[in-house]
Amino acid sequence: MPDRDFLGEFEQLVLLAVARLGGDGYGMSVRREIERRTGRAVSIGAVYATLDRLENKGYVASRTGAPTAERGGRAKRHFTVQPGGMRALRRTRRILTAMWKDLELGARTGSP
Amino acid sequence: MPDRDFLGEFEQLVLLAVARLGGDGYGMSVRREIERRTGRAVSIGAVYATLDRLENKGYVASRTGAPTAERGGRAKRHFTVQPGGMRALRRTRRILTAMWKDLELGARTGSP
DNA sequence: TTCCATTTCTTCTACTTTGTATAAATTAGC
DNA sequence: GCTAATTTATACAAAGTAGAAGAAATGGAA
Repeated sequence: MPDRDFLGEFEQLVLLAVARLGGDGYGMSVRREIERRTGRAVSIGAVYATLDRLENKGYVASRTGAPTAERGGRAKRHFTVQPGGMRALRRTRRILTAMWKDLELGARTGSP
Repeated sequence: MPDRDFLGEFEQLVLLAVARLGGDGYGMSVRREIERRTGRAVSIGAVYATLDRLENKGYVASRTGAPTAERGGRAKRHFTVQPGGMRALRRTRRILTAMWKDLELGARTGSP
């Protein structure tokens, strides 16, 4: 319904990571992906909180997978990006790209 | 000091607008620029709050200009992007661009 | 002229949503 | 029962938002 909204900073990162990971996206893997890409430490709570909020907005969906046969194998909660999430991602990119381009054209860096 | 930080969603928009407006960036013009580019209504309070935060982080600087000779021509508070702000902008763009590219390459949309 | 309505812009206040850290709980193997 | 891999819960800080209030300037009516 609120498909007019912009994405927050971290929401964007999480959504991008889930999209990238395809069917393999779950809390821990999303965290690793973001850390790998941004180089900053990400607390696991931040990831799940954001994932939950994105799910409430209908941007991602989750289902609980079967437990895997490995030590500590608690069932994972897998996430997938929904069409609305993809649209939000593209809209955000479109606007930012346009503004960046604008900036490069104007190119007033203070040193003419 | 916290030059490792990411930019929030609205912070990015505001910074981009200030950069684009060069010497002409002040509260109201920043608001207009963002509305023009994003098509969404922006409350003036949001703009100033964000501008203040960016100034505290050293990403922009402000100075009060001279009043102009026109009706309602009250003195404006002009903002300019600082080097750190430019760096933050570029860093944010770099990371997002890399992630978007990743996504396009991987291109797993759920239908293998 | 002297006010005051009007315009343009900034500041303040109060509140919601996002972002973050850390501890606790759950489930499986060893 | 200890340990590992995950998710949940809790609590708080930071960012985003709306709208009213305040300030400074002009222009025109009285």
